[in-house]
Amino acid sequence: MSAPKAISPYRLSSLLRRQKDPNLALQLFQNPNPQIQSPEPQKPFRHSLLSYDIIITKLGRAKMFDQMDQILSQLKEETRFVPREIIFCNVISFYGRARLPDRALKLFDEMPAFRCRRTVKSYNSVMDTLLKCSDFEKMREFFAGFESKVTPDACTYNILINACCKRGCLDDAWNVFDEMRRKRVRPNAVTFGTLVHGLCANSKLEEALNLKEDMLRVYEVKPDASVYASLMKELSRAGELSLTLGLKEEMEREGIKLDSGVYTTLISANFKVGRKEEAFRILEEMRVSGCKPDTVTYNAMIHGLCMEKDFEAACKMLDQIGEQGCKPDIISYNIIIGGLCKEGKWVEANDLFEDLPRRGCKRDVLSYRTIFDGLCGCKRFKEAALILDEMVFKGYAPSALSAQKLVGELCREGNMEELLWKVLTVLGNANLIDVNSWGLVISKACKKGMVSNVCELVDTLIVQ
DNA sequence: ATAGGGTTAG
Repeated sequence: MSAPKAISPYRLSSLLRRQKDPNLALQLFQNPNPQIQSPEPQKPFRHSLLSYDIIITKLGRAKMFDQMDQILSQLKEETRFVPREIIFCNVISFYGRARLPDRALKLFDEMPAFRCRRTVKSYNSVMDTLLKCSDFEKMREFFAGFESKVTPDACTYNILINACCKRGCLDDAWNVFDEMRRKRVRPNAVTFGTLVHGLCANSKLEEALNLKEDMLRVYEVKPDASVYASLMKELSRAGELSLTLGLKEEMEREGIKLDSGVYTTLISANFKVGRKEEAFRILEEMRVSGCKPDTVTYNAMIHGLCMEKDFEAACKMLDQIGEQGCKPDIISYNIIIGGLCKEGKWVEANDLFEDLPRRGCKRDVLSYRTIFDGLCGCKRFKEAALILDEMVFKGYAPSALSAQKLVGELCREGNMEELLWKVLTVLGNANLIDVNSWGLVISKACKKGMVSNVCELVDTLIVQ
């Protein structure tokens, strides 16, 4: 009988790459040869650097940070090789996406202990992480210590420009742009994509359109699909459908390939003016031209169909996403739940909401807010209170306006005192009662001779 | 997989 053959590090990395489940991938990494049970203690498996890359990325994507950190400390002890800088960049941005800036900074500080030299790429990753966490002050601080260590590149300036745009400081964005050019760093397509989007998001449509013209003429950078998608979205928002379609023609004329982002914008733009058939035609045109619709595209379709109150077609679209090899995401469901509520179909909306875990979709804060607002809108206060309790328990908060509205409605209703106290207790425990609500509640209590109830509530809350 | 766009709510 031949003993099972030990797996090679090379083969292991290929198995890891194919394993979609991060937990199973981790098991495989930690125990590559489960079938071999030798009496002597096994030597630790000599993982390849590629296997480290793959497992760290998989764990980071799955937000399994404790497990990821454990693999990182194992990597730190490896003396056979020097980890590539890009691994750290990726981990730093995983922390950024998860809003864990301190862990990102900690890893950045530890990089030398991994024998890895930090170039401008790692610095950029930290900058972008701080931006994603909206910590502009720390960003400024970090950038101040930048130039003594590394030379900022186009990516650095693009992140800075993006930060200015996100804060609505367009003048600052232009200053960074000028600074970049003074330092002889050439702006690229991302620079202009960021600026155009920033201008559009700050309602400077004219300036954005002019910049698109200047891109080629002055800066010799060809506008790409990103630039067009931002412009088309803003034009459509401004009610300029013909200018939106004009930009589509311009792309075709200039030989700029339309991508799924541009098609998605066009689908939304058409639904916005009630052109449902045209939206379907664009979806078809997209397929014919070899551009695969993605989940975002389908979500635009679902949203359009919900606006048309065609929930049957919207749900059919949900099935189609799966058939196309994509899968519906939480936004797909939130759109339908919100649409159903708006039409008073709260039972269907609630059923879909309850069904999300079974469908493999994690409910996010907007799912809760949508169903909560929807139930309140349908005057299903009891059901809304149940959702409120669950969402606060999960650490999510309703929008301040919604919470205030519910308290207001319950105060107005004649026989809802019991529910009102329940809602106030839940909101109070999470410190979500605003001044206006207090006013309403107190005046209601005075009318009803329930002052002692309110005092009791205030006492409980003050104790905390 | 160091940086930009297109889908929900407000």
